[in-house]
Amino acid sequence: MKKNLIILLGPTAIGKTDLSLKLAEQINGEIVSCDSMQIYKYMDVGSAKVSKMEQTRVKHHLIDIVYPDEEYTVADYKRDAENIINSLNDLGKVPIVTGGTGLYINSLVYKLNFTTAEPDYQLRERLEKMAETDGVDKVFDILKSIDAETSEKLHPNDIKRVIRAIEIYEQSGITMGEYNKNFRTEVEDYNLYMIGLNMDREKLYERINLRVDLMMEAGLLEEVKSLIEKGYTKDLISMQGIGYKEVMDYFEDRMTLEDTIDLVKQKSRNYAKRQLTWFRRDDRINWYNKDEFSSEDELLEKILEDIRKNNL
RNA sequence: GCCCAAAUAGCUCAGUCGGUAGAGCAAAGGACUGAAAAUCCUUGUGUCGCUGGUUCGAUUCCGGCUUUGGGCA
Repeated sequence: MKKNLIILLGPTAIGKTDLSLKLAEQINGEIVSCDSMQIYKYMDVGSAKVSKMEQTRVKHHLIDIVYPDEEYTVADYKRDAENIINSLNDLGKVPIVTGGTGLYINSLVYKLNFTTAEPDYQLRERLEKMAETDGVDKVFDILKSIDAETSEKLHPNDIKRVIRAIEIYEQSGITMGEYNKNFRTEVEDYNLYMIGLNMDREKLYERINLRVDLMMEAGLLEEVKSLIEKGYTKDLISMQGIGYKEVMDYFEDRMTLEDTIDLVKQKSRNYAKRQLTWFRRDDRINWYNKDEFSSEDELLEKILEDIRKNNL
């Protein structure tokens, strides 16, 4: 028998958290977070993490699982999330994967293979240095010589992917094309229902701007300050999160507070747009436009009805 | 009230020795397999303030008006 899996996705600030709590309470579910920033401890305000209070209403997974200086990759996420999805099904609970990190979602709903080519940070550093001193074309030429097919799909400036393609070949002896041959093969293990939330772009942007203001009130500056005091530095992956790197620049006197806030808003809007571009590709997603519902409860009712139709 | 300067894309500005215009940023669209809130690609956006004049032709030259900024009173 197939396992049940609900995925609730959408751009940042659309209201996934609120809906996920109500949905979980209605269908005996637990929430599996799908967010590359909420995995970090101490990063609560800037990542818009569910509060401790909300977590007592519904059990949450994959939140606060690593320290900000620890490595955590998609491969880790796939492994951890699948374990949780399986055990929830065994307990008769419905896993509700909730979040906006597209790559993490894809790791669950497409047959992605993360078994053979581990990251090689020394290689990455060496190639990054080469790109800096000799130019990106130099690195791109290496890729061309070992994997011409992949090089045609990548732009020389997309240095992270160019380096990763070289890394895959160095680690596994196979090319990225071969490695990714199941790129868009859909998984069949689940009785799957994908919920996508959307709304008028202008309104979404207003919500994003408002949320950034609320984050400031909730103490984003203090949160970043305490991260700095704990010794976490700007070069960490966790500190590349929107809101964190900008506030760190502010503390280094590179920007006024007003400009910092505006920039955080803008980066968040840009992010929301990228998320929508990503999600548009998956035609399994059932889209719900929040503008078409007069209340959150009406939206919830409709979703519950659709879920029942799909035998979940 | 007088004198000077400015007015061009959503914003900041460049430019046309007279042939209806372009940069950066913003925005929109796209890509995405072990950093993904990361990284990268593509593309426009115009009554050139309004109004007369000169001219084959004015956003460009001349006059008037309006608004904004600065100076003098």
